[in-house]
Amino acid sequence: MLNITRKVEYALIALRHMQSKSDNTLTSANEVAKQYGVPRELLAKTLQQMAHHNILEAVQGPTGGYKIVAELDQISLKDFFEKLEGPLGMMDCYFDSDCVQIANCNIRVPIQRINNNMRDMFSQMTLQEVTQ
Amino acid sequence: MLNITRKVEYALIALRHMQSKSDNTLTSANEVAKQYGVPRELLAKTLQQMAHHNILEAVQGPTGGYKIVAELDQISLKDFFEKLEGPLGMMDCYFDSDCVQIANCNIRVPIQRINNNMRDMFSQMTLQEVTQ
DNA sequence: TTATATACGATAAAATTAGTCCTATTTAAT
DNA sequence: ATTAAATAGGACTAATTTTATCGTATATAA
Repeated sequence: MLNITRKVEYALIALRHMQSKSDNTLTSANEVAKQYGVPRELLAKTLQQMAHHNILEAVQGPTGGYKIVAELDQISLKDFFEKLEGPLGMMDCYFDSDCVQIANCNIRVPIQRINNNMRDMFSQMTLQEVTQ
Repeated sequence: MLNITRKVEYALIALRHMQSKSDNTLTSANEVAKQYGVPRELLAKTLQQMAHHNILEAVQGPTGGYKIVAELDQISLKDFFEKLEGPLGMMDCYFDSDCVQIANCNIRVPIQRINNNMRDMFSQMTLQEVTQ
């Protein structure tokens, strides 16, 4: 329960790897996949997703790869998680309002309190803190 | 991602329902299942689990049911979650140390930092706060 | 004796997550 | 030009986890 996904895990591994390199050096999906024993295809998709969200910049062709272009201390963990996995809520009813039991639900307010606490926590942590 | 389970959800619904009743009145699984449109069997198992952890007391036979016996303000959300779902960590490697990639893993420390933050947060919230 | 409750193991169904496959496009190097 | 190595991304399969159900036993009030 309350686990993060492999996708996020792989994304963090890649980011941390890139940060450890000297400036502007490109990193390919292959390089990360080999070094950390991570599935190449899934990792590649994740890198593409990060590029799409302007966290990374992609360079195509051989000798291509990715590099970090965002200010990681400006991206909260909450935003990062949501970019990769969509809205972050411990219960679906936090976002869905079509729950059929809604009239009878007695834990909506309490759960939102929990959710807010968790969202606040991840809003206060930056990607930089995690990957530095 | 980072969702709580239905089991925990049902447990919270049941607790909140019991708290809203006058002292020492028993509540059956059927009663909760009907009122909140929740699967009876799964709810029953969850109530049994809470009884086993001395949060509830079970009374058998017809007219039987459950009542709260624990001090809910003495039980952290972290403990509650772990009683129902086992160790609470965003990544398995927080507990498992047999990860084959461990030698190459560059995010173990960062992830544990995140995990600790989350665990701290849930350690500071009590069941009472949620169900009151 | 009956009906209704808890107790609990086993299993099935559903949903989510994880991983793979395939084809296209880009581009540096030869 | 051709080749090789990279990103891009859709479709699909496999694995895992979560959710729900089934079946049987036991307890006990009426």
